[in-house]
Formats: sequence, C-alpha cells, structure tokens
Amino acid sequence: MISNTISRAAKTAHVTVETIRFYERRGLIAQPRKPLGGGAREYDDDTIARIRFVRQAQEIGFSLTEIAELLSLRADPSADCGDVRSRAIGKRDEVQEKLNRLFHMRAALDELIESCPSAGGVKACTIIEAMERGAKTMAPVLTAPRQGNQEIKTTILNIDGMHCDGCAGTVEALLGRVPGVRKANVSFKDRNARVLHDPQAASETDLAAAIKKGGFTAQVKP
Amino acid sequence: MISNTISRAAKTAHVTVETIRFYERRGLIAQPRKPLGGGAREYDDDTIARIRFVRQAQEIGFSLTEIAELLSLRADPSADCGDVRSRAIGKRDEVQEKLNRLFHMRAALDELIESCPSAGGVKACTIIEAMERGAKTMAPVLTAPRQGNQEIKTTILNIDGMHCDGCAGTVEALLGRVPGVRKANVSFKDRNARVLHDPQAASETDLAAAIKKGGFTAQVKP
DNA sequence: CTTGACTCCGTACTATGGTACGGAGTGCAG
DNA sequence: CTGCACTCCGTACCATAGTACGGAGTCAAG
Repeated sequence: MISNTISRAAKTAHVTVETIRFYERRGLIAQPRKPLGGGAREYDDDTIARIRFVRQAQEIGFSLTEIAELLSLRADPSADCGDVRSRAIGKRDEVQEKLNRLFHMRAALDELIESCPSAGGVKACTIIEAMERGAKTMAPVLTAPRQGNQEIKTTILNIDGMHCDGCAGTVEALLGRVPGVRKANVSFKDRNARVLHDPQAASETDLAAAIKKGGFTAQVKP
Repeated sequence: MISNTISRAAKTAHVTVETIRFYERRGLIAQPRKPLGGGAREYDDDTIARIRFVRQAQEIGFSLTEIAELLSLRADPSADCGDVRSRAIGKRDEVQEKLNRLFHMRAALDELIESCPSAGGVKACTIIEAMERGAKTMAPVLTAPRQGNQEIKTTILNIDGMHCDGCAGTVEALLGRVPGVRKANVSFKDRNARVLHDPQAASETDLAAAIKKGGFTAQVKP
C-alpha cells in the first residue's frame, strides 16, 4: 500500500511541501503521527481537503488566523453549541459582506464591458465611476441579509416606458445586476418582468428601484 | 475655503496618512500637486473615492497590483478598446470565481448554523464537510485552461524611463499581458525586469516591444 | 515671534504568509 | 552497501502591505 507522503499530498493539494509544514506549525492542519514501523508520516484525504480549504478561503480574502477560526467551527452536539452558532453567524455575516462587495464589483465590470465596444459611447468610464453608479442600488443589501438559507421567489412586475425589445434587454440587464437576483426575463410584448430572486437579498422594492434607475416605471403585479 | 488636506482625506477614507502616502508611492493614486500659493496638497473627492475603492477591493481578496490593474480599466473610446475589454472580462471572471467560492461558503455556514441548535443531531459537522456536501450542487465552473508542454526561461531586461514604483507596476502589467509571459517582476530601484516566459510564445524582442509601447526603453541584459 | 499642529519626505521597522537552504536521517533499487 | 530520492527540522530569507519615526518646513493663533 502506497500511502500519501507529504510530497504527494502537496502535489494533490497544489501547494509545496514547505507550505504544508508551515500550516502545521501554524496549527491549521494537524501533523500526522509517524507510523509505528517508522518512516514517513501519512497524509490522509481529510488533511488534503483541509489544505485545499485553506487555499480557497485565502483566495476570497480570509487571513490564516480567520481560516483557523472557520476550521474550528463544528456542529458537534458535545461542544458549546451557542458559541459555535454565534461564531458561525458572525462568519456568515463577513461572507455576506464580501459577497455584496463582489456583486457590486461584478456589476461595475459588466457595465464597463458593455459600454466599451459601443463606438458611439463618448463618456470615459472608469471602474470607480461604474461602482459608484452601482452603489445606489446596493444600499439596502448591506444591512438586510441575515440568517436562513436563501429562498427563491418569483415576482412579476408590470413595466411602463419600454418602447422596443432593446429596452426590455436593458431592463433585464438592470435586474440581473441586483444582488440576489437569480434570473430575470423581461417581455416587451407583455410589458412585464418575471424575476427569480432571493427576497431577503433583493426585495420587490429593490427590483422596482433598479428598474426606475433606467428611466422606466415598475410596480409589483398584485 | 477649507480644502481637504491629507489628514482630512485620510480620516474620510478611513485610512492613515501614511497609507495614503504609501499608495502614492505605489502609483495607486496620483499625488495632487501643491497649490500655486504654496502650502499643503489638496485631496479631491475623486482621490478619496479611489482610496476607498482600493480598500474595498483588498477586502475581497485583490492585491494592490491587481487593484492597480482594475483601476487602469477605463472605457475610454480614445484608449485601445479591445485591450480594456479583454482585461475587464478577465477580471470579471476572477470576480465570478470568488463569488462562486463565497456562495459555496455561505451555504456551508448556513448549514452549520442550522444543524447546530437541533439537539437531536448526533453527527459532528465541520465546515469542510458542509462545503463538500455543497460541492455537489455547485455548477462545474472550473474548466482548467491547461495547455501542452512549454518551456520556461528567465530574462532580465534593463529599463530606462521609469520614475517611480508606479511606473514599475505599469511595466509589470504590460509584460504580464504579453502572451507566453508567466511572471514579471519589475524593480524600479534596480531599473530592470525579471521575466519568466516561454521563449517560443514570447521572445525577448516581444518583451522589449511591449515595454516600449508604454513609453519606456528596454534592452536584454547581456 | 514663538508655539503647536500640521505637511512633506526619507528611511527603518513590523506582521503575514510563505520560500529556500542545509544538515541529518531513512528506505529501497541496483 | 552505496547512491538516490525522499523526509524531517531548524533557521534564514523573501514579498506584500503597511507603520513608525525623525527632521525640516509652513501656517495661523496667541
């Protein structure tokens, strides 16, 4: 039986041997004990998964200290449940915050990408301007979202002010950029939008507000 | 008229004076020129917005070098539109990737939060397990762009015309965009660039040409 | 005209997250 | 039984992103 030595583990987790040792010193992963017969330590799949988790968490902006906290979260009934729960909720809020910023940035990049190839567009647009324009639609999200896994709800909004299919496309793009919106279908013919969204992240008011930003009027279908 | 001095700017952007100066040295923000009557430099709202942008981008996992790239994206019809567009699309993909990871992590934390207060749950659940369960529902996002065998070579180029670390960053970005370049480190202090590249895809001449596009001069170190 | 609160600039130091290196040990293939 | 490829461990070094500090200048109030 060929076991996972440290160099194999490093290869499968896409890090170097030195990095694994560093994580061991930092207490992020446990150092496997040496087998009784002597020889090299054996790295099991759980440990490798842990290493991968560390890397993924880093890439989305967590420090090693924070990752240690994340790793220590375990819904073990024998542990102090209230403590774990509150730490998990705290981390969830941090994640939500990062998500909001990223949504925001994605919208800004989309705006940039869209405005670029149109030869007619005269205004110079930086990412900062794009983000600031986006910021207005963002405001309500930053405080609102809390516990519970995301629901998905369908809302139909009646829209006035569209005069062609192009307008419908514009509205669709506007809705698509609202954080919490999964899918938006806008029909010029029916003068309405069918939106799949998480009502906690994107309320009906948020949807209507986003549409109004584009110069159209919207109201929730009763 | 009381203008925004550096310390006021620092206060409103929630950073220290030293940090602003550091960003100036790095070329992330322009150092405002001194007013004609002498006295302290004046920091306008755009600069403050820029500083805030830097911080926000950092919190979601971008390095200062990457942020410089983001900041240089502008949908200016006078600029090379195709280039801006492709860089913006690249950044959008990075953001999307981060979003996917974060969604995933939020789902895992939600699962943890939910499973915790239920006293009946016997199984111990760590965040890694929660994320692995979540992984099955995740769309296959990671399509690895691996390619065939390629050589890697290090070339050092001496560069003239840089006058700050910001210039070095610009050159680095220029080099990074040359197809075949793996990594480029430009030192303002040493007036040179150390480039890891595939000589078949990116010759030394290509590297020098890319640098010259930015208004600098370059020659391969003998 | 001095004092205090700043600006400006250079240099030095710090924390985080690794990388690199060197020496000693170990297992196994030739 | 001797290389060779690895492990193991300690220490040293590195890049990134600041932070701190010291000296000189400037401005406005007391």
